[in-house]
Amino acid sequence: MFPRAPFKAEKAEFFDELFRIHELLSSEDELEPSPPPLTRRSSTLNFSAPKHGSVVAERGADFIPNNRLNPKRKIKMDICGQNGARCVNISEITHLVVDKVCSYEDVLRCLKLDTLPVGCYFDCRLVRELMRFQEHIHVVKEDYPSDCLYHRRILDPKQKSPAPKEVAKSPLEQAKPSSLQIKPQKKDTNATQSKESQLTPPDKPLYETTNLINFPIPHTSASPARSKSGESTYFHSAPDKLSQSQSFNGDDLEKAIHDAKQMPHLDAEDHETASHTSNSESDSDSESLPKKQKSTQSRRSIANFQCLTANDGKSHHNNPNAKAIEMLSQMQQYYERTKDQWRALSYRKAIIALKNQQHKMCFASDARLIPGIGKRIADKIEEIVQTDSLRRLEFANLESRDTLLKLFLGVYGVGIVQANKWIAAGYKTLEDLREKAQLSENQKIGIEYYDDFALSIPRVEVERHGEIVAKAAEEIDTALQTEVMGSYRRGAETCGDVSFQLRWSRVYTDYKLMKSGFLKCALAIPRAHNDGSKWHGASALDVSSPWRRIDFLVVPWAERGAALLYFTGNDIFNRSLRLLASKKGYRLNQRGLYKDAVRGPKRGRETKGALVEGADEKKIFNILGVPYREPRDRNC
DNA sequence: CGGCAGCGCAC
DNA sequence: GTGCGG
DNA sequence: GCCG
Repeated sequence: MFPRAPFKAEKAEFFDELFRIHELLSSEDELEPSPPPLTRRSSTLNFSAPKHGSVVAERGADFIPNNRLNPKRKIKMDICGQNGARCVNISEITHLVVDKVCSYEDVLRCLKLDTLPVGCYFDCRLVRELMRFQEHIHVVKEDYPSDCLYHRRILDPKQKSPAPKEVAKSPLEQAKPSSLQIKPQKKDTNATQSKESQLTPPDKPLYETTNLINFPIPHTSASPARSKSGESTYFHSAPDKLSQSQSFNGDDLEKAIHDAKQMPHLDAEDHETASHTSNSESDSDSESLPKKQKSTQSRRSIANFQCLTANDGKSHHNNPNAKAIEMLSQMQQYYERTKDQWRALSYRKAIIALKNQQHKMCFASDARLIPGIGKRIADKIEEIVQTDSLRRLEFANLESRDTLLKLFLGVYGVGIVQANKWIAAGYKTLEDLREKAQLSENQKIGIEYYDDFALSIPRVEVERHGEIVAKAAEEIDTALQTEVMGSYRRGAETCGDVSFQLRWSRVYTDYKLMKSGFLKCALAIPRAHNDGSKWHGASALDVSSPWRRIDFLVVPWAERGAALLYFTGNDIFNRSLRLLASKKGYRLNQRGLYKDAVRGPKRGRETKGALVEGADEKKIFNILGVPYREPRDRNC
């Protein structure tokens, strides 16, 4: 990456260029420098072969992490570059620049070493090579280069300074002290001063908080280190143990086993190799479900179904991986609106898996053990933890095209295809669309009430909508039942829309509601009566209230259970359940659970199969061998 | 490498 | 049939 | 994106 994108260009250009490269290569590997692949990288940013008068002259350095994902680090690296740093051979390194947030253990883990930290992200061969020079290498904190610039001299890296974490005797202290010589003259102010000032406030006392990194000596193998956010960071000495305690939680296993028992014909690989461990799982949520013991099964074939794992969707607030979850979530949303849905699906699954972890994931090797997290996402998790940012996300955020997509996709009735067409046509704003684009009636409404529909709906207002609908339904037919579905039924405090199930309904029943003024418009109305149909539209409590998206789902009485299941969602939960059903020889849709659905050798099913259950939500769970889940635990 | 759920309505 | 939505 |  350095050779490709040398120190130049301001940030936006920098990322734009990289993004273009990305598009050309269509392979992110080429420009996902973070974390730098363990295998390649024979050279690294180094302060050597100085430009004339460079402050950091004649010194090699390496950053840990060695990338520019963190904007601050990028600036620092740029400054180093402007002051004479260049890519050199690994053996020429003389300084290691380490982020403050990196603990001693971090560095060791990066190095896969148990002794002196001398570098980061090198493969073993390179580390060994580097080790031969270790006595010549100084490990300094990230501020060191800028401090050197600030004082216009090479500071003594051994000068005392507070450790980034706990203060302890650094093994480096015994390293050779070679006090660095000073080259006072250079004044490369033009490019550095402004940036430098934000790195090292001029009024800061000389060098108190900088230079020599002071790592605590690792005592036990699993000594917790504190991250900058104050969360505890656990380092596990035994990855195998990690895989057992973290990649499975009790819920998963019990359900998988339960599942397997009820599903003998699924496959015969539920041989019991159950080893018991004590589960220290702590439900972050108060309203926890009964906890269970867990047993570990050597092999799982169905443990990946997310419908098997309770998730109330609230636990991420104090989740140790909150940062990673948040950023991966943005990646997911990015892919949802741009690239392909499957990539987004993978992110979603990975996020769910991450939410179920009780420990902070610090390294890709840890995260990789979690089912649903593969190499790519594991690397991104490490990148997030190490750099507090995700480079790929910065590409996305800087992409104006993505901004437009976000805008256009917010219009009801507009999807990726239409949005891309409009972008290709050069439309930039909703005004452009209104004036120039050919819009369907629904899209016109979507634009007109763009802001309204973008608002989330407080739960209390959803309740009020529910009361109005229930009252109207009662007036139509006392046997007509209504129930609020969607995220409301899952217990959400705010909802994106209001959706109802109207059961035992004949045709659609909005007459009264429409006449009352409660319903404002129709966006999609049933074409075929008498069977499951949907009514999409908008409603508002009164003239001053925002319009809300409202859906009615008209379901025959006999299908109410399957419909309840389906329209309660969420969609991930549904897809998981449907996938599970199909693996077991069933077919599940909003009308019911069917058995003996013959699926063609290729794709489609060839027979519908016989209806097994449609009226009772819980029975569908039972038949599928899935423990019932309260709606609020279906937030996948 | 292919699969990743399935369906109703608008156009 | 494709696009879109939930 | 991940998984088999």
